[in-house]
Amino acid sequence: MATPYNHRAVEQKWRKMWEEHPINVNDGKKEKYYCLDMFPYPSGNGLHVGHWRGYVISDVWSRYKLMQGYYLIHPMGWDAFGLPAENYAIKMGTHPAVTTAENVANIKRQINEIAAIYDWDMEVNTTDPAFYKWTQWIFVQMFKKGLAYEKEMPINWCPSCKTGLANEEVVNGCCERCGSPVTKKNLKQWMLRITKYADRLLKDLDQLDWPEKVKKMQTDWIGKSYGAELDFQVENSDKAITVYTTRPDTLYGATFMVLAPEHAMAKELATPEQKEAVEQYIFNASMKSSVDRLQDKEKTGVFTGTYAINPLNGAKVPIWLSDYVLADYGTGAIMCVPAHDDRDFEFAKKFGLPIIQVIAKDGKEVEDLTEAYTEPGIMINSGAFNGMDSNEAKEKVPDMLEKKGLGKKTVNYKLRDWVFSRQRYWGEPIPIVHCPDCGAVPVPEDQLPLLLPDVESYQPTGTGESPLADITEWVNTTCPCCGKPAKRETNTMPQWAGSSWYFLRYVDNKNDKELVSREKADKYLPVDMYIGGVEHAVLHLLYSRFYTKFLYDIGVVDFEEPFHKLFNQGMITGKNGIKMSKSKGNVVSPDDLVRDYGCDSLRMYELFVGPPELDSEWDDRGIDGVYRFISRFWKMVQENAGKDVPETKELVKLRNKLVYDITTRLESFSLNTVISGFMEYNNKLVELTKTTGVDRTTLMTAVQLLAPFAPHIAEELHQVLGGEGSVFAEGWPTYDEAAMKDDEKEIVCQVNGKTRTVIKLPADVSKEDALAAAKAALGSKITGTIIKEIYVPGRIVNIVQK
RNA sequence: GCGGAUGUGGCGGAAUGGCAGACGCAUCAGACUCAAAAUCUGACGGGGGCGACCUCGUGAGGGUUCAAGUCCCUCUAUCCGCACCA
Repeated sequence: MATPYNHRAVEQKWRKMWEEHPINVNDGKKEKYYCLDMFPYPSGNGLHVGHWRGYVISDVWSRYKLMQGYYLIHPMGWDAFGLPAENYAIKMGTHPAVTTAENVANIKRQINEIAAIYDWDMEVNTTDPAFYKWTQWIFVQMFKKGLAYEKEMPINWCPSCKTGLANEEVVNGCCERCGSPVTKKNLKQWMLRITKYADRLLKDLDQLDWPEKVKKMQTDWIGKSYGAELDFQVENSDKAITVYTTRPDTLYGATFMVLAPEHAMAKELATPEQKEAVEQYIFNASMKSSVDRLQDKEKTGVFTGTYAINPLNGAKVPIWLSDYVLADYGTGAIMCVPAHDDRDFEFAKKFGLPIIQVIAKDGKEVEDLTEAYTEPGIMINSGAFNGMDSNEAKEKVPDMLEKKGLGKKTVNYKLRDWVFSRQRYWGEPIPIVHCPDCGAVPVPEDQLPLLLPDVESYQPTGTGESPLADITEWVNTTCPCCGKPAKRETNTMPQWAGSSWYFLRYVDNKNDKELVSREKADKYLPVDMYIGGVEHAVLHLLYSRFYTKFLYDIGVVDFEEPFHKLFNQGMITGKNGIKMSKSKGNVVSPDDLVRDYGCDSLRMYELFVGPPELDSEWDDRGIDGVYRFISRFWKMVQENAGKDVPETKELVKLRNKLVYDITTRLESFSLNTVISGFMEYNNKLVELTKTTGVDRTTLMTAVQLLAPFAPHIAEELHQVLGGEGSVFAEGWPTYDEAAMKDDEKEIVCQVNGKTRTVIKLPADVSKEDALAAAKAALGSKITGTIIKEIYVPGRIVNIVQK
């Protein structure tokens, strides 16, 4: 008599077994497969069922790869520096080092509940000095190559987090972490020259097996555009203003130009009469937050009183200032062609500036344009260019100006250099010493890691200085270059610093000589499959690509892209699609579900809730269905186990179909239908148990297929069936297409596309016989003259009648 | 404004152009039970018919096709991303 399924006993037994006999063993002969999870930051809230899903998906995929015979690399670590950890510590009134350690311990316990086969020998923690030694080392290398540089400029500033932010960390004008509106602050910052890699970051997207959505987001973020820089001489001056435009073909239509209020020449262009208004405008613009600037779509501006000369036709155009022109894109100045640009049109209408059409709309000039015409077309009102296609003029105009030294073709990117300094405590100290004589000098590599000093007060100061600035005994040092007194850099690195390269370190995490040995890097890297949420599409994933390309350039690794394939799992939400959060009170903890239903059931239910790439609403009740399936499968195997049922043709067919269905669904990442597939086949096997029974090979195969999804019960049933060792050593079952073939097929018989009956015919029936059989079966249902007969072998007969 | 995704029973969802609603949840009925739970069996989109059956039905409207949830066009709703980048 079969014992009923007891998840607690089964799961405890196998956890212990796996601890004693690990199932992932590198025999050196196997090909590697690196399956990576986006490592978590150890927040105080612990994991909810949504976090579980990502880890379950990656574990299922990892175990599948393991069974296929790969040597699996499946590590886990902690992204423990940065704002979330520090803000939590401040809230709790405890040192971030303490809370971080506690949170790591708690989340590690929760992750262990998943029974994922992480190799904890590979564990990394970004706050470990042995790890951040190399985070600092990379910075020093970038400094040496001129990729890390200091610059004083107005940067994005979060008044709540009291730190500067990178462009990527500002979402709709608000702080990506806390949601506060971002302001500007003039600060001397360390910057990383990611723009130098813009073209490679763009081009290499082609070779990645990533969701198109993410590639598109990165493409847009890099924002490459082709255009020209043109020089407008300032009237009565020897100075010129360079503008950037993507439409040099419309140059004859330029009736005014606009500079960003922050433009270096903005103040000096003001005539005495306009001086007050100009300075007022510049001041007002400087007070606007990013949110205001985004929301105030109504154009504002001020005339400087000064004119510039159109380099092509010598026309005099007024120079205006307006905050719709961005200071840090292009040259911070534009030529305005109101007839062919929506924004310029709006500005011209508001301030009564002339509008000259230079590209024909519908082949002609339009009286009184009511909106800008932004399409290409035939040039008009453009002197020698009249009649030319505007796309051709796009090339010709800058070429012509280049000969006169007044312009050139150029490309521009939306991507900005990466603001890398944070005025916060909980991060890697930037390993730089400021010497009055030698300038910025990197900390010598043999003195790395530069340890983050312990402090009493780690709260952000809000002054633009890091809390480290108060520790005089740490700040005051000597110059590594000349030995004279010098001061340490007090800013820290952003959270992204560690996460930009952590995946390289896992495979050689104890190496104190190198970031990663070249031998291990060549053997185990890069990542084959990366699984995580889509929220990092332009943050972590762009930064990591940049770091990897840099490390390639300096010979640390031999590949340019870190993540070959990327999978973004959808979010698990609460009722009505509301994001799970503590404040909403809709967080579902996996802990109780594991206790009541077991790890195997929760793992399968996490996949069963819906397609893995889409968001899914969590509903606790559904887990009963998965639990019932597991119990029925358990019972079915137990009932057949001792019977020694002989193998029949039907059983062989069923087994091969099962392997085929599960494998193809798994390969296409349709994990929810893998689970429903198991249920479907189990229903069939339960039926067979009542009659012929199920043979041992089929049972064994089903158990093996189930193993990546429900590893505990699979191990137990594998043992029940007399299997030796671990089920994971059995390999992934294969199927034989020939054995799957049906002798008989169900043929749907339709009249005029409507199903009237279904008949069974031999699989190899001829078209004539099939049609004859169908017509006989349809009989009196065919009432008119037959005008067409369709036969799709093995599927359908359709009789078309008048 | 631009770009992307999604829209199928009471619910989650399934369907290489070929029987729409697999699988599961919930619900209802029955069996077992003193009873309940668990388990098992059956029903379960709408309308019609005593009935084998007929008919409508995949956000809306057109189209292609012998055949459309699926392909094409035009809308619409929801969600996400970007958003004055010249």
